[in-house]
Amino acid sequence: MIRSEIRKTIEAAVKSTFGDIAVPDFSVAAPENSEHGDYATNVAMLLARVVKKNPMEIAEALVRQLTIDNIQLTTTVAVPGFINFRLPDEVLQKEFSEILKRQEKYGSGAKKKEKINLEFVSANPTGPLTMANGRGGFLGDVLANILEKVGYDVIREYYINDAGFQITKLGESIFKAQNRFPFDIVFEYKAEYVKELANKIKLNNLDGVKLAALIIKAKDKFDVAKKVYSGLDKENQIIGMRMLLDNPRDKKNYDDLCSKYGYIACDELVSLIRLSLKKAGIKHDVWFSEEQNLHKKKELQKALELLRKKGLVNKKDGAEWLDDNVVIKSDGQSTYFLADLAYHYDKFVKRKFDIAIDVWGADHHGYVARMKNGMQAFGIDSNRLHILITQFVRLVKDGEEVRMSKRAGEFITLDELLEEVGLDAARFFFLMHSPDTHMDFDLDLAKKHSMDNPVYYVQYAHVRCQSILAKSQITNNKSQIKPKIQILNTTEERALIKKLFQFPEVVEDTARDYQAHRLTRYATELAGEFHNFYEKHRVITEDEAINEARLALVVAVKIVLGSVLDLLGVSKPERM
RNA sequence: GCCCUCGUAAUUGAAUGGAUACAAUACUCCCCUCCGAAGGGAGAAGUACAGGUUCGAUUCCUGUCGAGGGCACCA
Repeated sequence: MIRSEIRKTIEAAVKSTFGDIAVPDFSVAAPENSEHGDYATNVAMLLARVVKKNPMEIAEALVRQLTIDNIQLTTTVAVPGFINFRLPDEVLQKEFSEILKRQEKYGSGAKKKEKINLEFVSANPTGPLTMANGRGGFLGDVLANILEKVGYDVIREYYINDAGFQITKLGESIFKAQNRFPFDIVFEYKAEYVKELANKIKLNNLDGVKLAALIIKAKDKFDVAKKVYSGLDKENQIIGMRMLLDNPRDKKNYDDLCSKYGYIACDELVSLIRLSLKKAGIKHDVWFSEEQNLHKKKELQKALELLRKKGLVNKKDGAEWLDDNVVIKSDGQSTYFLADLAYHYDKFVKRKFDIAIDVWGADHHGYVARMKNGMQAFGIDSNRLHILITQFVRLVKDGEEVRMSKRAGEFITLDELLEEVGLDAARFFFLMHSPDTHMDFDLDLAKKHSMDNPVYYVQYAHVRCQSILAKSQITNNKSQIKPKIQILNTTEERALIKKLFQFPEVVEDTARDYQAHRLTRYATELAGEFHNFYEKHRVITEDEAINEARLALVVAVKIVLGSVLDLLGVSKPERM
C-alpha cells in the first residue's frame, strides 16, 4: 500500500533529522485539490510544536530524504508547512501490477491473530424484523466482511433474548389471539403475525384445561380490577391476568403456561427472522440463545458469584447492586443486565475473543457505560468491547412520522422493504448513511428514489467494464494484460488509477473506525472516475499499445469495483 | 431533573484538527454515425447561534436554541 510506504519514509526522515523523538500522529492523505499532489502530510506543522522550529524549515529539511524503493519522491512544500508528494511512475506501475496480480485479494491483509466476535441485529424474538433492524443488520454484515478482508477471524453472532418477561407476554398474547380470555389483557402483542401464530400453535388438551381453570378463577375480579387499573399509568398496568390470581401457585402455573407457549412462538419467530436475514443477504455464524446458553447452564449465577467474591456486589433495599445497577431484584429474580454481563463474560473469557463488537440500536445507548464498567468489574479491559450505536430510522408517511412499535403492530418489516425497493438498493441506501444520523425513511419516496439510487450508478460502471472486456478479445488471456503506466498519462486515467490505489486505504481505515459508509462513498467516487474516463477515451482503438494499456486499466477497475460490491453485499451485474 | 446522539446547499447525505467544505437528487442548458445515455459536461446554492483553544475549527471545549433517544430494581 502506497500510503503506508509514504508513512514509513516520513518516520525514517523525522528520526534521522531530529533524533529519537516521539513522532506526532500525523496524517498522510490525498489532498482534495489534486493540483497539490498525489498525497500530502501535515507532519511538519505538528512537529513545529515539538521541536520548536518553523514548520516550513522542518518541511524543507525532511523532503530530501523521502523515498520509496530508493526512488526520490517529487515533493513540494506549501504554506503553512504541508509537504506534497508526486508519485513517480515506477511506484504507480508497481501498485498497478499488484491489483492485476492479486485480483480480488487486492486490499486484503495478512492473517491476524485476533479473534473478533461481532454481534448484530439481535432483535427480540417477539416479532418479525423491521426495516430499522436492517440498518444494524447491513452495518454488521459489511463490517464483518471488512474485518475478514483485513485478516481478522470474525464470528458473526445473533443474541436471542429468549428469556424472561417478554416471552411470557408473547405466550399470553397468543392465548388472547386465540380468544381464550373473556376480557382484555394489558401489554399485549397485537399484530397480524400474532394472529398467524395463534392459528398455527395448538394447545394440548391438558394445557387447555389448566388455562381455562385459571381464567375462571380470574374472571370474577376482572371488572373490579379494570376500574382500579384504568386510572394507572402504563407502567403500572403491566399487571394483567396474573395479578387477578390470588394463589401464588396459580400465578406460577399461569406464568409457566404462558412461557411454554411463548417459547414455541419464539422458535417460530426465530425461524422467520432467519429467513428474513437470509433474504437480506445477512449471515450469522452463531445463534446464541440466552435461555439455552446462559440460564440453563447457570451462567448468570456463576457470573454473579464471581462479582460477589470480588466484593463488588452490594445489597440495598433488598436487591443486589453492581454500582448503581441492579443485578438481582428484591424478588430474587435476575435482571437483563446480569444476563448481559454473563453473556459478555462468556464472549471474552470462555470463548476467548480478543475483541467484541456489539451493534445496538439507539434505544440502548444509555447502556454502553454500564456494560463497559461491567467488563472492568470482571477484570476485562473495557477497550476490548466496542459498542456501535445506530440511530433510529424514522418512518415518515405523508410528511408525518409514524411511530414504529412491534407491540402495536405499527411497522414496516424488513421483508416488505426488500420487496418494495430491492435488495441492492436497500443495502446501499442504508450503508450510505453514517450510523450516527437520524434517518427519515419515506417508503414511497424510497421506491421513487430507488431508480435514482447511486447503487445503479456504481453497478453500471461494473457493467461497462464487463461490456468492454466482452468486446475485446484479450480477456481470455489475462497474462497478456500488462499495466503500461507511461501510456496511461491523461488526466482522467491518472485520476482513475489513483482512485484505485485508495481501495486498500479505505478498507484499512474502515476496519479501524467501523465507519462503513466510507465504502459506499468510495464506490460512488470510483464509479464516477471510471464513467468520466469512459466518456473521454475509447478503450478499443486501432492503436495496439493503447488498447493493451487501457484494457489493463479496465480489468483493474472491474477487480476493485467488484471487491467493493462484494464487501457491501451488493450484486455485480454483467448487464443491466 | 440527569445523561447520550444529531443540527452542513431547496432536499438527502460526506468531510482521522488541514489548503478553495465534497457529492447525489431536484432545477436550467448542452452532448450518443454508441466499448448500451441507468452516462458525460456547464450553472446556481451551505457549516443553527454566541464565545474559547489552535498556525489552522464542520470537527475539540463552554453556553444558548432546535430535533431524536435513554434513565427511577423493563427487556
